[in-house]
Amino acid sequence: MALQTETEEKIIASAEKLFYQKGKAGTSMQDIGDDAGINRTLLNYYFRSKDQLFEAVFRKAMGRFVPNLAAMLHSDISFEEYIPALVETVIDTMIENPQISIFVLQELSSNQDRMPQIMKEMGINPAFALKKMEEERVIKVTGGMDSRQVILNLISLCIFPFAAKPVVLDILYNGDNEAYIVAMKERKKIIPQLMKQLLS
Amino acid sequence: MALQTETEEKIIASAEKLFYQKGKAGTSMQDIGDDAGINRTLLNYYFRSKDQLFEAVFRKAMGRFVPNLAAMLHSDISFEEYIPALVETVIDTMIENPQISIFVLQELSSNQDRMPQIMKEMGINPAFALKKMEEERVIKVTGGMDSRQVILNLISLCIFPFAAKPVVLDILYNGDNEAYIVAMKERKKIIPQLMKQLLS
DNA sequence: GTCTATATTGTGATAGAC
DNA sequence: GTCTATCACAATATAGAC
Repeated sequence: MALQTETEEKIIASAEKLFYQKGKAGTSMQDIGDDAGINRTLLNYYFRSKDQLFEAVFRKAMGRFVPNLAAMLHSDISFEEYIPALVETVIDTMIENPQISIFVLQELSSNQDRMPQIMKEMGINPAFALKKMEEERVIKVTGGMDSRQVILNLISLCIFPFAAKPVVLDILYNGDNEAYIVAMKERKKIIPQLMKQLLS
Repeated sequence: MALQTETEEKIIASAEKLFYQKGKAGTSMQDIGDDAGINRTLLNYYFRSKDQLFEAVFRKAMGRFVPNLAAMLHSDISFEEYIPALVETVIDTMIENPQISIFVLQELSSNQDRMPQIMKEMGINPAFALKKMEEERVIKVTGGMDSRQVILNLISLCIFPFAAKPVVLDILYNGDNEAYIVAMKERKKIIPQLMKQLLS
């Protein structure tokens, strides 16, 4: 990764903020320039096109949590042993940037055809992961439940409360953001306990 | 709800399909007209503006699953008794239209400020729901865990696997949609069992 | 109700002065 | 590297003929 000028960093910061919030189509180059306090045409100078600026932001976002997932899916260690550390880092990432999950999910949903290529680039090997899951199921680490369902449960419990933050905040925490954050931090303990219970 | 002409129905159907897929900003009136096989300007004739057409689609989407949630949050019956039926209907709704969850979450995330008003319109009363949760916690239905965390777990397990369908399909089910659907149907049994285990 | 024509504005992108 | 001016095009929306 090359060194970035200050201007370039400002652009990326604003682009991240706005793309996360409004998505690719919902954000104009003008919006980003204004937010960064930088002339619109400089965005083209640095990133050539909106597409390429977006790609930079998207890849950075994916890079924030895909490696955690990949490590779990590919390592020699069992899923179970990975859970506490994974939950901790994922939740911390989400607390820092609650909109990242919905951003990534939305863009992946709009471009389903690109999924296999993206996974490859991110270093995830589905075939290998499936084999690992199959082996773990055989040695009954998962208490008889399909390993894929176990993984799905784990990830769902970690990420959904952030993807649905606006609703959760309003209905369950009455708009109190502090209370919401406290609850999310509590989940770092709750989720591993819960998974342990399921796997026994 | 007034009677709709055939043309109006076609427009709504195409608008739903495209808004779900590409979001509000990512879909043009032209796209919708083309998909419906209808002249672009007729969309304005029937719905006046893109904003109003979008509102119609959004409200219809919310109406598909908010009532289920509202019923659980407001009824006299305990959450626990509601679980199997809720899981069944939510999962069925999601299977029929996998992109609805990400669509709703994305739009709510883009317009967080509108949340309280939307909840009101949808007939959800956060204060009432919270009171009910507090009572249930007191009578220890939730095995000591905060009721809000229980609700959060339940909803996460139901919805996330659909919001993340592209990733889940690719990594866990190797692109096999049939296998994915079968797994989602299995969750109708898995989730209630799991919740029961948690609440005991 | 449905079409064509048109007004108006917004957007991505580049050329060229400094 | 940064700005102004400009281009080509796409978007929403409306007026008005039929």
